[in-house]
Amino acid sequence: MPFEDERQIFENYIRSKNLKQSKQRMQILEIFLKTEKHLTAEELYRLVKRRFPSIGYATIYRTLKLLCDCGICSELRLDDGTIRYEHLYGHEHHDHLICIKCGKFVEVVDPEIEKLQEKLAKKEGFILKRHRLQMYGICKECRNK
Amino acid sequence: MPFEDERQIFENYIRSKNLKQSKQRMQILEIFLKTEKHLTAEELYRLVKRRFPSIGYATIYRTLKLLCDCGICSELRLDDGTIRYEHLYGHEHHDHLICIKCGKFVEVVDPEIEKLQEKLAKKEGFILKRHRLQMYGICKECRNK
DNA sequence: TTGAAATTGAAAATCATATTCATAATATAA
DNA sequence: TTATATTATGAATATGATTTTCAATTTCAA
Ligand SMILES: [Mn+2]
Ligand SMILES: [Mn+2]
Ligand SMILES: [Zn+2]
Ligand SMILES: [Zn+2]
Repeated sequence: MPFEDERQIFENYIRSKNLKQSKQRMQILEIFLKTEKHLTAEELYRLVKRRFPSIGYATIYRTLKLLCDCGICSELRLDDGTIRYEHLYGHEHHDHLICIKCGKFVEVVDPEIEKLQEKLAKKEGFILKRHRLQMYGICKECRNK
Repeated sequence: MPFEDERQIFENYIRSKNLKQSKQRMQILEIFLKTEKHLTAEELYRLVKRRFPSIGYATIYRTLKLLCDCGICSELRLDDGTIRYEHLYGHEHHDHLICIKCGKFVEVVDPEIEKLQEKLAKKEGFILKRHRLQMYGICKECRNK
């Protein structure tokens, strides 16, 4: 059974908050987990709806919030204002290279950049909590089109 | 007369697009320029309103868009979804250190980080167009509070 | 099994931003 | 100047994404 960890985390979180399990929450979790993409709420809604047509939009939003709260999912705010959700659990921190033509996401991480950010923050007297680095450009495939 | 450059740019842009100058546009430009901060549309609206009470909200949005289009102003999307506007003309590219307690903005730039970003993008076959680096943390003043 | 508490989907409410529209201001040409 | 065509304005309304409300349904611990 894949994603056993994530299911456990979700169930534990729900119990710890005195919430209740539900069919819908598990269906949304299922579809979210098996879709390894950077999804908008709407895209996730469509995917879930396709398989479980009675799902409501509000339940998608409500469940996405729970998934973020328990560390399974994380929110990604893009330059054009859209919000996308990606897997968090089991994924190392990474930054994003995003193609402005085709929308492709490439996950990258440069330990040197990470280190320099810490240094920069310290120099200004900040204790760094998190950061976001998004690089927008044109990917190899889109260059000759 | 301060900000002569910016006024020229704005006027030239307006003429080039066959738009018309207006009292309101100049008033908004004035207040925007003399406020060296990272402002939300609402904050700018309040500031302008204080001095020119007849101004409408829509005119703020419309003018902010013009200011961005002509390169005087640039939009900054934060992690919490708010959009802030900052001076662009005459300001070098920079990234942001933001205090999650008091909201302070510190403008920083590390040429080494910039260089490594280019390298990273090239390695993935991307032609980099722009990037955004925001670092969130706790500033020196807020640390002991 | 029961019943209090949480969850659901649909509809309505929010909130920031954009658009509409009737009136006013601006710019260009006579 | 003045005429007139065009654009800008503020108020009101619309929009779109997300949240909240609410009555009906489901969950789960006793
Ligand atoms: Mn990612
Ligand atoms: Mn800045
Ligand atoms: Zn591409
Ligand atoms: Zn601070």
